[in-house]
Amino acid sequence: MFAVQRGTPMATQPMATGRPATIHDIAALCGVAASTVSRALTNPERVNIRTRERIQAAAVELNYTPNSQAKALSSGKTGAVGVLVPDITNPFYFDLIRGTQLQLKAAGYTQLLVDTEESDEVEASTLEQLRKSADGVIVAASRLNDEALAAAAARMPMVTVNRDVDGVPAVIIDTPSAMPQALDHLISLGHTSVAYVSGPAVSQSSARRWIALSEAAEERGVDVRRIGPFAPKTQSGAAAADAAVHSGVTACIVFNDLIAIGMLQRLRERGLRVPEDMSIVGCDDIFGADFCNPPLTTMSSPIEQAGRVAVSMLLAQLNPLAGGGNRNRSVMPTHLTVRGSTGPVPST
Amino acid sequence: MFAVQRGTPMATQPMATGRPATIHDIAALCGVAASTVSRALTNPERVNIRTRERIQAAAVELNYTPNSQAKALSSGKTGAVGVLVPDITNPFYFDLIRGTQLQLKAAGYTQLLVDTEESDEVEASTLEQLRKSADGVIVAASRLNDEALAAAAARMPMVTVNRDVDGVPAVIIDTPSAMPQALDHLISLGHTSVAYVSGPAVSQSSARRWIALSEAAEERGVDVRRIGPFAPKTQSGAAAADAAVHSGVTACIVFNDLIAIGMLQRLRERGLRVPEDMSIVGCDDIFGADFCNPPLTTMSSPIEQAGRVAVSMLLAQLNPLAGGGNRNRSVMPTHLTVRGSTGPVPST
DNA sequence: CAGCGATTGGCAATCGGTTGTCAAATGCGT
DNA sequence: ACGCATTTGACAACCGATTGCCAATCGCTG
Repeated sequence: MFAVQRGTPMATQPMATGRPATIHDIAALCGVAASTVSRALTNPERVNIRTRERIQAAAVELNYTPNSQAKALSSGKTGAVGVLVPDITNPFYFDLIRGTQLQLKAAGYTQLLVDTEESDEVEASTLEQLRKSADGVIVAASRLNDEALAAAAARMPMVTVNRDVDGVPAVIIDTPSAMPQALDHLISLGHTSVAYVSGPAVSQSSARRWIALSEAAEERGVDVRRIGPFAPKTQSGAAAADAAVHSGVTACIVFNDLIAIGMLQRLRERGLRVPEDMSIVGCDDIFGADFCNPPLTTMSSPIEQAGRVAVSMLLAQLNPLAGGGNRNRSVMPTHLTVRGSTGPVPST
Repeated sequence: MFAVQRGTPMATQPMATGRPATIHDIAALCGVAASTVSRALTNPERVNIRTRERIQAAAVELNYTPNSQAKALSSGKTGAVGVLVPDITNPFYFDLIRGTQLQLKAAGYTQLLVDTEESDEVEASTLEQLRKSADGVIVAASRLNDEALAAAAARMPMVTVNRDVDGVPAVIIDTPSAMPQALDHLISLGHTSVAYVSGPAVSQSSARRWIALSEAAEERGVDVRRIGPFAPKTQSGAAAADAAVHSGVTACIVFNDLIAIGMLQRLRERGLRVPEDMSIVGCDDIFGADFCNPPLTTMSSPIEQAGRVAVSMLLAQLNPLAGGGNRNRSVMPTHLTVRGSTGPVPST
């Protein structure tokens, strides 16, 4: 009598069966119960090694992949992590997304990417929805107020990026600490009248940058005024540039590179030269900052790394077993990268 | 005796209960069976209007959201769509991703974004995994061969972007058709010796662009040679620029803007002026093409729109009910955008 | 008022796993 | 060789929703 042949050409090249294999198929093939199959695959040491190996071989043979939905239902773990960004077209988040994507995939998680469209309502409802369909979330530049964010974090594992709220683990890209550096750079070029071009009013990042800058300015006795707010888009750069010119400053430190690049374009349109007539310092060092015209002096941030760290911190929350210090706050260093958009103060 | 009070302050501001509400909670609150609740919410006309309204009110009150995992398990539909891109850091895909994200969200679907790292193996295994966890996939610039792609498409609803395989619905960004335009533009500037800087060898887009260009060149009696292949990254631009200079051409049509921008940088480093010494035409019109130095002449593509169309085509597959023509091929028009990187041929 | 049909509610099976519980089988020591 | 302890397989409940099927109810008509 012929036993079921294993390792035949057909078996080594399992054709696309109509329906993906389940543990029941494996169980039938091995003559054991489905639960045994489940155990053998998830808790191998609790099953006889010979049975286990038979089951594992059968799983390979049938090209078995666990159904993540079913797994999620019974185990309560979805194997997915939500990543919320305010604006998916902002290049800043590209790098962040890549960082999270890489690290999540390495850990066997799926990334659920959501663009919250700069809206706190979309953000809140997404968070609520994700509560069931994801094991945790990474929230970049949240537009939620502190209470709402803390409340959401209490309901599901969360790591924020660039948002500091008590009790919520966070990755902070420490651009503020580079502000004095940027200011000193401008001072060393002779500038004494500087503007801070601020970002969205609800952006905590923008607020923190302004505070750091104005403190540094006070210490050094330099005049720094604040203009804005401006939306973090290149299109906003036109208005920002006009406002900066009108304010009479000789240099600007800009909330982010997107606005800064927009300013560069506008200043050029208006026949003003950068840096001869106006120096510009951006923030973030996004894609494009190195090849715009002129190349942008900016605060370089390890954005992709920040994404990776955020994932690590989230995974540490999800699997507390991995011994040791669950940091709940991680500060990423930044530094000034001087390129062509800053120069000596106009001699006029 | 007091009935359960509805509409009390507590009810209008449902506090975060430990566990999200299920249909059973609603059923208990309304004194009906869980299945009735299910029907009332998914198939309202099959339930008494009074009961239905009670149930709907209770659902609102309990802040009920259906558990997507459970829904997926029993209905077989996950409400998720996978989006596969070869390289998430390529700005080209940003726009595509934004397009898919917007359209998917509008249709109530969740986007599963995966970076396949330019690897056919990662792509294949992701596709297999997605078979169970997504209702369909959108595959951009697939690295799979035609058979593998067709086989995968046979197993689950799929739409490709920039990849034409028999039987697989596709959105094609018709950059090739703009190639003659680009060439005529260069010819009108006096160029007679042009190079095509090609992309990855496995890229069908690059191959199609080259074919269109060489045909147009032949018709016009212009010399067009091909150099490359180069990886679609700005870093590759240096080698591409050197190769172009060495080949002695006066103008380049480049596989994509990323490489083109890298070439711009390299040429500048080498002291060559664009467009005075060399004209450059890119493809795609990605973020950055308008503000690099000089601004890049390029073939503008409706990338975000392509993403939206891809989603529409996929949804049409998923819900065939919506009457009418299921196009299985959609061609997006492109056009030449002339900026500063092209100019008259050197007078030498 | 009875009988009929149409409507509506509820039970239970099902999706594909996980996991607690129990019984069977094995191994060990004495 | 016996008894106890331990290992290991099988059964069944459960996660949260969907859905086929049957029963109960309703309203209408004759």
